[in-house]
Amino acid sequence: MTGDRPRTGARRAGRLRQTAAEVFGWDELRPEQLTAMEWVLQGQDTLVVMPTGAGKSAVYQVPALLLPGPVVVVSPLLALQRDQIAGLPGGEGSPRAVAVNSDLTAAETEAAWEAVCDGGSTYVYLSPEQLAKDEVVRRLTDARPALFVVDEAQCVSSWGHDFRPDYLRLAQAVRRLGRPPVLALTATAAPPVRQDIVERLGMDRPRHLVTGFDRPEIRLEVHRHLEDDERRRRIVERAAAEAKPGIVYAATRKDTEFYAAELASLGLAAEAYHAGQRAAERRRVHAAFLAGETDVVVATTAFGMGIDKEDVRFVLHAALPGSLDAYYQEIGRCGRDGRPAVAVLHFRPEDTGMQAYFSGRAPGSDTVGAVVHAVHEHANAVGLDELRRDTGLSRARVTTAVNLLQEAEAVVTDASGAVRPAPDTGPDRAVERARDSAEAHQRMERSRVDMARAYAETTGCRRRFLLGYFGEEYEAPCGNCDVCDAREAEGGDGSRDDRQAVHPDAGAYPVGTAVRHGQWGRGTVLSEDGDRITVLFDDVGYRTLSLQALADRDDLLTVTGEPGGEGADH
DNA sequence: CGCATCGCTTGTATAAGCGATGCGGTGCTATACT
Repeated sequence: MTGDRPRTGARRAGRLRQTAAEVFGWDELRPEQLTAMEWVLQGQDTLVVMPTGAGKSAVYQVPALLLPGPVVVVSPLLALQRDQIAGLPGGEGSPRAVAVNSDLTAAETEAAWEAVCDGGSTYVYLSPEQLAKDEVVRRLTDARPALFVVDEAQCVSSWGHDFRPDYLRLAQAVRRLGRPPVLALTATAAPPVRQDIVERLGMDRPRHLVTGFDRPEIRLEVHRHLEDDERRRRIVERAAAEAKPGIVYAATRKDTEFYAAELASLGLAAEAYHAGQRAAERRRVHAAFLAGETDVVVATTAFGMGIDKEDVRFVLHAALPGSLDAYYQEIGRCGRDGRPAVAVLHFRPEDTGMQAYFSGRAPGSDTVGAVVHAVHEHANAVGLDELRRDTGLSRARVTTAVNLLQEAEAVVTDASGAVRPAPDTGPDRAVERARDSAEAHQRMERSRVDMARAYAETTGCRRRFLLGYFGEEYEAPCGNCDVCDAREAEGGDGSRDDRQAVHPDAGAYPVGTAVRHGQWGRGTVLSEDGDRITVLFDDVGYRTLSLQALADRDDLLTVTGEPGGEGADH
C-alpha cells in the first residue's frame, strides 16, 4: 500500500481530479479530499472526520466512478438519502443512484436491484435496517460492491448501542458482502467515538483523516441558572434579541411547544419541531426554515442532520446536552457562512438527571435471558428473525440483546449472520457478562454527561475545553467566549496564568500521557486545565482529577507511557 | 434523576401536604385499515 511507486500515485490523483472535473464540475479538490479519495481508491479502510460543507460526500462519489462495482452508502435518514441523490449531477453520462427502502413498492424495489446488478446504478443508498435483511444482503452480494460507505458514522456510536441496534451489525453485513473496503464519514467525533466507530464497523488498520475542529466564528457562552422560571425567561429574551435566523434546542417536545409559543407571542416567526409531529408538519417547518421564512425553530435533537443552511446566526440550548459530541454537532449548525455567530447554553445542574436517564439504557436481564435461552435451545446457529419469534420480543430488542451478548463474547455470529452460543459459556454466565458490558457502557455514557456539565462549569477558556475534548490542543485565550471576556474585563491580558489557578504540578501529565489509576485502571490524559486534568479511562469513561489531590497521594495516578505512543490517530 | 400529576388524607377547607406513579429523545420498517 505504501510501496506504491510515485508515478502510480500521481496517475491515481490525476484520474481522480479528471473525474471530479468532468463528471461533477469540480475543478479544485482540497488536498485532504484528494488524500482520502486516494486511500479509498487503493482499497484502504478510511475514517474521515471533516466539517459539514468541506465536501465529505465527494470522497466516495468521485472514486466510485473509478471502482469496478457499485458503492453501498449507509445513511441514517431517508430524507438524507433523497438529498444525496438529488444533489448528484444530472444529464447524459452522469452517474445514477438508487435508494432501497420501505417507501418503494415491490416493483420499484425489483427495478432498483436490477439497476444495481447490471451496473446501471453507481450508488445504492440504504438504511442500516435494510442490511439486516437476508434478501438485501443476497442482492448486494450478487452485485459485488466495490466500497462500503457509512455516512454520518457517529450514528454507529450514538445510536447503535440502544436506539438503532442495526448500526452495530454493519460489520456482519460487510463481512457477508465479501469484505469490500469501508469508508466512514462524520463531521464530529471525539477520539473515543472514532475508536468506537472503527471497532464497531470492524475496520481493518484504517487510515484516519481528521481536519481541524475549531470554528472561531462561533462565540461560546454559558449561563447557569438555579430557578427554572428564570431560565425560561432568559432564553425567550435572548432568542428574541439575537440576529435571526436561529435554532433553540430544548430537552423535551413539550418545551419546544412552550418556547415556540412564547416567541410567537412576541411577534416572531417561530416554529416547534420534534419527532412527535406529523411528517407533513415536519417537512413544512424544515422547508420554511431553509427558505428563510422562519426566525427561530425550537426543536428537540430531531432537528439537525440535513440542515444545509449557511446563515444561521445562533444556536441556543435550553438545557444541558447529553454529550459534547452532540453539543458540538448542534452548535456547528450556525455560522457556516463564516460570519459571526453565537452558541449559548443555558443550564441547571438538575439537567444532568434527564440526560443520565437517557444514557446507556440497556435491555434488562430478563430480556437478555430470554434471548440467551432461545439461542441455547437451537442445535445450530439461529437467525435474528427466528429469535424474535421464539421470544416474542420486538426486532429492536432482540437485536440489542444479541449485540450486547456478542460484545460480552457470550454469543458469536457466523458467516451467514446467524448466532450461536460462544464455546464454554452457559446461559447464566452469558447473562451475567452481558450485564457487566451494559453497566460498563452505561458508566461511559454517564461520564459523557459529566463532561458536558464540566464544559458548562469550566473556569477556563471554553474553546480550549471543547477542542481538548476533540483531541486538539489549543492555546487559550480564544477571546471569543464568555470566560475570556470576563478575564479581560477584570484587567488581565487573558493569558493563562491570570485566568486561573495554576498548580505547581501543571505539566506533569501532558496531553496524551498514558496513565494508571489505583481505582479506575488504565487511561489517557485528554486535557489539563491549570489545576486539574481530565482523563479518559478505558473502563469508567471521563474523570476530572485535581492536581492537588494527586500531589497529596502520589501513588494514585502513575504514568505508564509517553504522549503520542499508543492510540495516536495518524 | 427530576418533575408534574394524581389521588388520598385530614379534628373535613372557598386547602395543603403527602407518597405513589409515570414520564422524558433520536427513525426505520412492517402491517392494518381506510
